[in-house]
Formats: sequence, C-alpha cells, structure tokens
Amino acid sequence: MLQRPTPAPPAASAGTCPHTDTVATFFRALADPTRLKLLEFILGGERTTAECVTHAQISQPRVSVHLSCLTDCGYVTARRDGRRLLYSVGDPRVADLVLLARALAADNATLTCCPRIDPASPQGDDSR
Amino acid sequence: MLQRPTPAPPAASAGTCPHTDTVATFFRALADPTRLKLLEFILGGERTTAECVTHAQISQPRVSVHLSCLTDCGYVTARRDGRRLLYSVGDPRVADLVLLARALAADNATLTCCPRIDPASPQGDDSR
DNA sequence: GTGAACTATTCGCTTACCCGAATAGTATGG
DNA sequence: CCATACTATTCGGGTAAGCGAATAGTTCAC
Repeated sequence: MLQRPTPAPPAASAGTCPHTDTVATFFRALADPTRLKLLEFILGGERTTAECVTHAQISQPRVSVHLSCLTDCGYVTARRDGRRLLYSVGDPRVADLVLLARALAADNATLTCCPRIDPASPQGDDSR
Repeated sequence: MLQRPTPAPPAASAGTCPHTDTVATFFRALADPTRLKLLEFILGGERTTAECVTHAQISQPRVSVHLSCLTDCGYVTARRDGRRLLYSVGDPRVADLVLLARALAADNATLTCCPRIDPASPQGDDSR
C-alpha cells in the first residue's frame, strides 16, 4: 500500500530533499554505533542525559548532540523534569525497525559484513 | 590504503544478538542515497549491473562497489547469467525494513530532519 | 542574587567514505 | 588464442561527520 516511491516533490522547496535522500538520512541517524546504542538504551525506558552519558561512555557534549539528532529525526522525544531532560521513544515502530535490523544482521553476521564500509573496527565490545 | 579485504570478523556470538557495532554497520549500508536507491531498484526485480548503472546515474565502478557492499551485508544476492550478474533480494524482511523506515521518515519529513547530520541544507535556522 | 547542577553549542582536528578516472579481471564468441 | 563485453579493483582528492576540549545557556537550592 505504502509501497510507492511517492510522486516525489520535484525539488521545489529548499535544496534537495527527495524521498530516497530523506530515508537515507533517517538510516544514517542509526548508522552510528553511539547513536544506535543510545537509542536502544532509551528504548528500555526513559533516560536522562546523564544516564546516557554513563551508558555511552563518551563526553556529555557528544551525547547531547547525538540525542538532539535522534530527537530531530523523530526517534525520541524529550521531556523536562526540573533540571533534567528525560528522553523516551514515543513511536513503537522505532523498536520494530531496530529489531528487524537486528534480526537481519544476526543472519548475516557470519558474512564479511561490508568490508567496503568499515574495513577495520577499532572497538567491539558492548555491555547489555 | 584503506579499503583492504579484511581477513575475517571476530565472529563472536553470531546468530543470536549481534553487537551494536554490527547493526550500525548494517544501517550504514542503507544510509547512502545511492545504495538505498539501488536496493529499492533491485527490490522491484532482478537487475543486472548495467541496469543499476543506468538507474543510479553514477559510474559503473561505483555501482559495482555499492552492489558488492549490499551483497556482503546480505541485502542482495548475485546470480551469474553468462557474462552478466543478476542481483536480487532474497530476504523479504529487507523490503519490510525499507518500508518501515519509509513510513517513519514520512511522518517526520516535516521536521528539521537531523540538521546535525547534514547541516549543509539551507534550513540552517534553529530557535531553541 | 549567587553558586551549583545539568544540558547545549562551538571549535579544531582527524578519520571514514563517496566520487571519478584509470586499470585489471572474467566470461563468451570467432 | 584473441577480441569483445561485462564487471571488479585501485588511486587520489574532497567532503561529511565523528571525537575531545572549552564554553555558554538553564534551572534549582540557598
């Protein structure tokens, strides 16, 4: 039903934002290990920025940027509670998307897994 | 020399719960507009490399790399027919993944759409 | 008002990766 | 075997985007 490339706006508005480019951008938001880790963390429940910093093990400013990115893309929403900001996932399809990708990745993890994209992964540990 | 053929992945717990890094790499394969366009093209039926070149409107070597990337990630499979290679999508979950992302992107296309990822867009105005 | 806690923004650096161009490899036909 | 068609690999350059460090803005306790 929704399986349509859509009439596609003929580059009328600002710059270039065809449908494929937009979807690719949305995928790109999940293509970063740190952002994906944060999103999966938030999928487990409402989290503050500080909790995300602890979980992601990178600097607070970086986490803030990543969370803003996820928010702008609509993956998560922010709610203020005093001095803190609580991030959560409002759309259940986000979990579906991540789970579906996980399932696909699991069935292909034994393959070479895109050496052309990331020839050498420096780190590779995750605690869940 | 960056793009080397990578001997073998760590092959940790493949098949049950892939690392976040692996899933992010799988997302990254779809995060490029050209690859996503190619994948959606192949979702419509078996395609040769030449057809993909025509569709993507970039050089043949580039298309070849992208197709190899999609193949390595397990999104598409290649079948030889004489001198040609026919690419097709074997797993129906691939279509599900793309459609799900499309639906999500459609509902958030009106938002700022990740200015932190691609700030080159002429929407560089933010009031917070 | 002042300071502390929490979060967001900016800057410089570095790396990943996409591109076109040139080249090499593989399969069929004569 | 040699020529041709088709596909894959390598190289150099340019840009997007990741990071840490420093800094600015908000909100609450007192």
